Amino acid sequence: MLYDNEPRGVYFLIDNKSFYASIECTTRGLNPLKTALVVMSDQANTNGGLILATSPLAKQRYGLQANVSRQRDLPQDDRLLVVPPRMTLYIQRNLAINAIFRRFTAPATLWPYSIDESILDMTATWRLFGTTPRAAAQCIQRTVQDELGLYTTIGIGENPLQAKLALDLLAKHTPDLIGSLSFDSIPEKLWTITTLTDVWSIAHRTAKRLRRLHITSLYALAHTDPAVLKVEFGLIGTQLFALSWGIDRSQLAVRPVTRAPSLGNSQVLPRDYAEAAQIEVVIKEIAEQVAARLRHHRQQAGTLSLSIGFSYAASETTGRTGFSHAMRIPPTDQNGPLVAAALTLFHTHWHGEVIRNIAITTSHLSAATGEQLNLFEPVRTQLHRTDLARVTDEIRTRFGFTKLVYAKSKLLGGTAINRASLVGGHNGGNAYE
DNA sequence: TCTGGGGTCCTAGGACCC
DNA sequence: TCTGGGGTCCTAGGACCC
Repeated sequence: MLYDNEPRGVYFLIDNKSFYASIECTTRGLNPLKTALVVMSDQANTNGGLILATSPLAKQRYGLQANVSRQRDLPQDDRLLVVPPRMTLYIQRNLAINAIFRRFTAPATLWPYSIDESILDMTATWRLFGTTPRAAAQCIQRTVQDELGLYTTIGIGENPLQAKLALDLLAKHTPDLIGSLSFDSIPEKLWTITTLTDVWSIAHRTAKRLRRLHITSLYALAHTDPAVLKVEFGLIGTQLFALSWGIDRSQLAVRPVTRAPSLGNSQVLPRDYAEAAQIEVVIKEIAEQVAARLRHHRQQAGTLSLSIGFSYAASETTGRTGFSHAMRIPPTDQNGPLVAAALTLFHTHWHGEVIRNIAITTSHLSAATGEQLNLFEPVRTQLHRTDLARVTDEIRTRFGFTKLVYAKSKLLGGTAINRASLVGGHNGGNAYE
């Protein structure tokens, strides 16, 4: 029949409910489900606070939805705990959770997907932990809760895509925080979805283009001629069609190769910048930060890209939101050439616009050769902690090196010091701060 | 949504090569 | 040199994810 040739297995997509907020609760001896708490990043350029996470009770009691992201939207209430982020702690907890997951499936079939999500291929092992996949999922939930005090949400599917859709669309609305999707239940559970942007891989722009084709539900998507989708969306159209039928042929043990790895840093400036000299200072700082991270990872960059975002006013005046240009450079991890390349691009393409955003990204990365070895980096330590390193590498591969990097201490000068301890743009919660 | 930050992937069009 | 064809590589821009 229709799905006869599709691979079928038992996959879990596990995410941590209100991850950052829950960790902040547990470290305070509070129950994550019974505490109203938000994690708020308050750096100089967040204009008075960016909400990173909200506990379930805080959402419920104060009507805070996912789109509440600013401090100014928060109610003034002493019962609402507002705490700064500790990114380093969250990364440690992520590693601990994945260590638990490895008791339930083999390392090769565990794929850390983000700071708070992992995919497990449970096909070969679920029977060891319950009479049904759902019972096995509950076993994992209990283990994580007993050992770390955290609540997990689990999507179950016959392939990774179904597990992800089950998590996002179903699990979060069930009492036991488990949702499942199978080929059989696609019509009932998936095709009835009409809020397209709820679906993984469909955001505002894609939903709008689908609407133009009069596609306003997953049912309609599944019953559109794939050739039409192909013409409209290219490869993405084919993927959308497969998604609507719950089809995903990927295998966790066959890791996708990252085609073009990149490493970079960006920042929204705390205010508009109009003067070349001031902009140059920040460009230099960011380029040096990127260089430091390249060295930390023993990588050299063969391309440097500079992106400049204009202020809103300048965007309106010029009709452009900014620009982005790249140049090839001899592979390097040194401050000097990277700063020089960034400044060259800036002077070539900047014509006096007032700006608000700067990004420097390096690509065409290659392994730095032997003489670049940093004496202060314990290479052997990583080799010996293979299990930990494995997960670490996976997260880096998937999300970028930065998720597990603390770019502290070595950076020079000015405002860079303020940002040096940030992890993923937010407070790392490390001792030096 | 008047600006968080770090990533990956896709595509059209141009440069260049044989 | 008034217009070959096929291929690769690169870039800028767009879109999405967490």
